[in-house]
Amino acid sequence: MERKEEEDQMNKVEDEMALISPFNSGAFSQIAPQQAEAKPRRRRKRNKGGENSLLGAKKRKLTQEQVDVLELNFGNEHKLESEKKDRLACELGLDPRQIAVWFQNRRARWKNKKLEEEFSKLNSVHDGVVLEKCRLESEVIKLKEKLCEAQKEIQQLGERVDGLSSNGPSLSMTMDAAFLGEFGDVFCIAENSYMEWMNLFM
DNA sequence: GTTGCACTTGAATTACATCA
DNA sequence: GTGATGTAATTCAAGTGCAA
Repeated sequence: MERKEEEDQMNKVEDEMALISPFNSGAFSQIAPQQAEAKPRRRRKRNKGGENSLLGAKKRKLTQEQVDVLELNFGNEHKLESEKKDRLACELGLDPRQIAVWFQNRRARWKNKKLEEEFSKLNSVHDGVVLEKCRLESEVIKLKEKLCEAQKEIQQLGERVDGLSSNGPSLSMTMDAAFLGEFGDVFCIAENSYMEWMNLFM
């Protein structure tokens, strides 16, 4: 019961606050100390319409002028010194706490926007990397096919040379050993030694 | 004790759907 | 087709708790 009365009192104060114009700094200075003494802070009661609902809406939202000035200041500096905050509050007819809250929320929005931008940048980099990976993979497949064909060809040539002369070491075996590796370097070694053998026998 | 930040709440606004 | 009504989604000021 006592608690109920306390809450009603708070709501009454809040309703009174709601009727004060944002630019009416004189009226605000009368109310502000009451607000400062009200501890702990209470959540606003849900307004279920009625004659004050529209007025409440007008009060709650900062005017375009106020927002413009705040934006201008935010453009210069993302954090406010307490002196500047007070000056701004006075200039706009708002509670310094409202200025602080606005800057806090604005910083949060700015941070979110930055994160979104960063995300979309990383996303496009990622897409590029995926594309490049696909390209490289298909290149690897093509090279493997080429290597396989070359391997077969060398094998056939080696067999032919082995058939012609049984004196030297087996060329085909040398080639096989050289082809234990997978790619170009190995292929070059094999090809070079093959040419050397050919020169010997020519 | 103060301030900033992340998270949350509640009121207002907007966008859209449904119905008479 | 249109205005009234309901409602989900979004926006924004403010509350809360915690850390520095």
